[in-house]
Amino acid sequence: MNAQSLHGHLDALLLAVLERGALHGYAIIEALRGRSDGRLDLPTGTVYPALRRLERAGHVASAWSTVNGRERRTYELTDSGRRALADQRSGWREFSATVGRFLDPGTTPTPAG
Amino acid sequence: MNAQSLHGHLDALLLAVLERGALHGYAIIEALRGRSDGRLDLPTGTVYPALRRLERAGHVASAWSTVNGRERRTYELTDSGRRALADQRSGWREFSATVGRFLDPGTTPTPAG
DNA sequence: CACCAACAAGTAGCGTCTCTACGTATGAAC
DNA sequence: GTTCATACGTAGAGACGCTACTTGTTGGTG
Repeated sequence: MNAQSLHGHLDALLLAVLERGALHGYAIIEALRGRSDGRLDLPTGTVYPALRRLERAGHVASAWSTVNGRERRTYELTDSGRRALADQRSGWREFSATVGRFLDPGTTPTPAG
Repeated sequence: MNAQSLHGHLDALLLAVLERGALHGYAIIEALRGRSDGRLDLPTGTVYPALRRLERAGHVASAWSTVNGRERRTYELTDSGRRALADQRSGWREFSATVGRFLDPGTTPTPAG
């Protein structure tokens, strides 16, 4: 599954991964891959710019650290990021329920509840 | 809910709406709005070009008809479109299950089943 | 008749987002 | 000393939906 279909939902995924604790970019990619059983295998050229966007938006904060003489930029959720994640979650539920009504009828509950 | 988050799934929605029978562009927009309780209210500038794309791809066929002296371009699913819709449906299930695992844990079944 | 709203189709240009393809560097294995 | 996994990053391209606009018909209001 490529990230093409993710369009607009990638930020939410990144925030969700960082919810469990601070991670550096490469580890985020591995977490996405691991927690999705290999379905989400995003290229660095997708994830790094996305993290920069999130930082510009104030949803994550980054700090350099040196581990084993290797430079890592570790990202962490901000309060704003936590709020954004909550919004994205409810947005996702509405979105998936609405689209599911057309593409996966029967399985999907009505958006209104 | 805007169509920004639809990115990559709009085609599937259009095919799904046409599955129930041929419709003209304006009626497709109304069907989307009606069947989603107003959540999907897509501008013509989004839908008409998308229908053209689907026609170029061979997934729909269009024909002009005059109803009450008014010109309508009616769209209809092709066999290719029906196959594409089936693909999009299974793609949607995998996509929503995968993303749901991160954004809607507990509710979403595992993609693998 | 003039005006306006709803219906109906369409285009142009813009901005956003992800992808491919690079470039750079360290540490470990062989 | 070469290769691989780790780790960060940018540049340019392509796809897609959005805003804003144009054109035209039908029907209602004044």
